[in-house]
Order: sequence, then structure tokens, then C-alpha cells
Amino acid sequence: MSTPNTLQQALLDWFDKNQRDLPWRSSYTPYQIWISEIMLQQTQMDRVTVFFSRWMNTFPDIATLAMASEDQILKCWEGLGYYSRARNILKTAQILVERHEGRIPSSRKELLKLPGIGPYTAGAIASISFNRDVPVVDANIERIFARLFNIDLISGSPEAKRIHWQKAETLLPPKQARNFNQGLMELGALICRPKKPDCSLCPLAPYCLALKHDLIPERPIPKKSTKILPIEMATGVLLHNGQLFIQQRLEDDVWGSLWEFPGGRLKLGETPEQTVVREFFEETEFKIEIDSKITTTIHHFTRYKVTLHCFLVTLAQQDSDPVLHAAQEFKWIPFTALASHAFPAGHRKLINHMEESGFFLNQSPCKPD
DNA sequence: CAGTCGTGGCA
DNA sequence: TTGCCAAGACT
Repeated sequence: MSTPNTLQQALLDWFDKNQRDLPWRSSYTPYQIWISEIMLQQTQMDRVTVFFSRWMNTFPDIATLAMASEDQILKCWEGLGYYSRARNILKTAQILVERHEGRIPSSRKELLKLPGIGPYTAGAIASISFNRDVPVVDANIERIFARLFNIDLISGSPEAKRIHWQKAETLLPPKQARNFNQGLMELGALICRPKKPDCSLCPLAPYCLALKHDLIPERPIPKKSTKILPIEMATGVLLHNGQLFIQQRLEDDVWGSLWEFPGGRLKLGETPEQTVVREFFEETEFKIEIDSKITTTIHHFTRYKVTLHCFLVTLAQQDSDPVLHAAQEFKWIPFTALASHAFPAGHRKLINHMEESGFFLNQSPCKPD
């Protein structure tokens, strides 16, 4: 066996021997690469593989996907976060059927026109699925280049990105973009990790300037971290005639198009109970009364740590339809239908708590005497 | 361009 | 426990 004499060949050899066995690496079909790349945006591999398998069982091809409802898509995506990704997948599937004969374009330029596909993902689909000579730069590659070329710029800054895309294009070996691009990202995930990189196993170690100058711990230069803000919220599970009230959030808001129980943030000096009453009226014009406390849960989203106070509430008025001010739709549903709707993680936690605690058993509309 | 969008795992 | 982190896109 010959010793690789270029950086490119060293990486290709390493990837050939050390790549992980992933569901979409058996066939590299455009559809599977597209979905996997969207799922992998800001999401870790171990989490994605489970969702990917379920997705492919539910929507085996583009035609099936294009005919699905937004609710079905979001239910399959529930728990993965960044829900605009799922809504954009549906939009793109419909565009593909209408304008592209149901197929994914192979050129970076055409891919960039599709919703949810930006510079990284367009390059990833073009190179990984079609083996086009197109570079990619993701967070892994930014980290590798910052070390490999000892880049003295803040990680993720516009200036660093510009230089890294230029480097990626220069380095790309012809006709091998699929394995070279994946090789870089795989190296970032397995060897050139954010913390404790394993330089002793790195095929690029002979070429690495940061390693040469003993600057690995200083590269990349971290961006200043965003602070986690603790906030308090309150929500009400409205039970009426054995049915639960849920509403569907606005599309361009957080958790867009997901279902939820009404509620919101506590205002200064407000008790959680007061918040639920106020929010219910502001969002639905329902006048409600607090029945009882269900639980308090804690969850994180984006830069917030949320303490969520959860109450069982009842209508304090006669039957009438709500007037929605913070939602696009509403439904009255039985307990059993909660499972088929997509909820934000915090509300799903609440639902799970109610099920596990036998909460619903005590709320039967026909109590035995 | 800087802010925003989720979530769960892990040190 | 708290902070950091993950194969970015959109406005």
C-alpha cells in the first residue's frame, strides 16, 4: 500500500476506512440525502438517525411526501425542533412535483431556489448525492480549517466564512466531492472534535498548522456565548364536556403551525393562575376558571430556560366559539387524539405527565357513582 | 448583518 | 448544575 502524498488523498483514504455506516450511505439517493441534510441542520447525528428511519417509513418517496398534509409532516418532525425545516420540506416537495417532474435538481443553482435549501445544503446535495464538483462548508469544516490553516478569526464570523468557502473550493479534488466533503465532516465529527480532538489519529496532522504551533486549544477562536435566560410561563388545559381545547400556532411564529394549549409568559407581579386567565382571554376571548394545578415542568428552547406552570381549567361562560388572536385554527378533541397532533416539547412533556399520572382517568366525563 | 428559530445530550 | 454544542436558513 502506498503512502498518500496529498492532503486530499490522506483524507479520502481515512474516510474510506473509517466512515460510519449510515442509513442514507447505502444508496445515496437524492431524496434520502435531501431529507438527511435538512434533519442534520443544527442537529446531532445520533438524534437524526431515529427520525430519518421513521420519516422514510412514513414518506417513502417524493410523490408520497408532496401529497401529505402539513399536520402529518409536523407530527413526524415533532421533537426535532426548528419546525420551519419541516414546513419547507413539504413546500419543496410540492414544487418538485409541479415543476421538476418529481425529481431533485442536481445543480447547486437550482437547489438554492428551493425553500429551506441554503448554501451548505445545496452544496451537500449536489456533491454527496450527485458527486458534482461543489464545495461545502459547515460547522465541522469551519473548525477543521481554523485548525488546519491556523485561522485567526472568530468562529462563524462573516470574514471566516468567506475564507473557509474559498479554501473548500481550492482544496476540492475533481470527481471526488462526495467522499471528500463527507470525509471532512466525518473527520470533524469523529477526530477533529470541538473538545479533545484526537490529533494522534488525524490523517491531516502532517498538514495542520495549529498542531505544528501547538495552538489547537486556541482554534477556532470561540464566538461569545449567548446567555440562557430563565423565564416563567403558564398554560391551561381547558376541559369541557369531556373534550380538550387546542389551538394551532401561527406559521411565522416560534413552533409555527404546531398545536398547543393557550398560555404565555408571566407579567411582572402576576401569579401563574392570573397569567392563564389573562392569556386565555387575550388569545381566545374565553373566560375561564382555574380548576387545579397539574404540574410544573422545565424545558429549554433557543436561549430560554422555561419554567412552565400547568393548570386544569374550565369554562366560566356559556358555550361559544373562541375568537382566535394568536392562532390559525382551534379544535375540541378527546384525550386520545392528543397523540396524533404535533406539540412543542414543553407541552408534550405536560401531556406525558398527565398520561403517566393517570390524570385523564380521573377526568372521565361520566364518573361512576 | 445580526437576531431568531428547538431540542436533548453531555462534560 | 450550568453552559456548550450539533452536516444552517431566513429575514
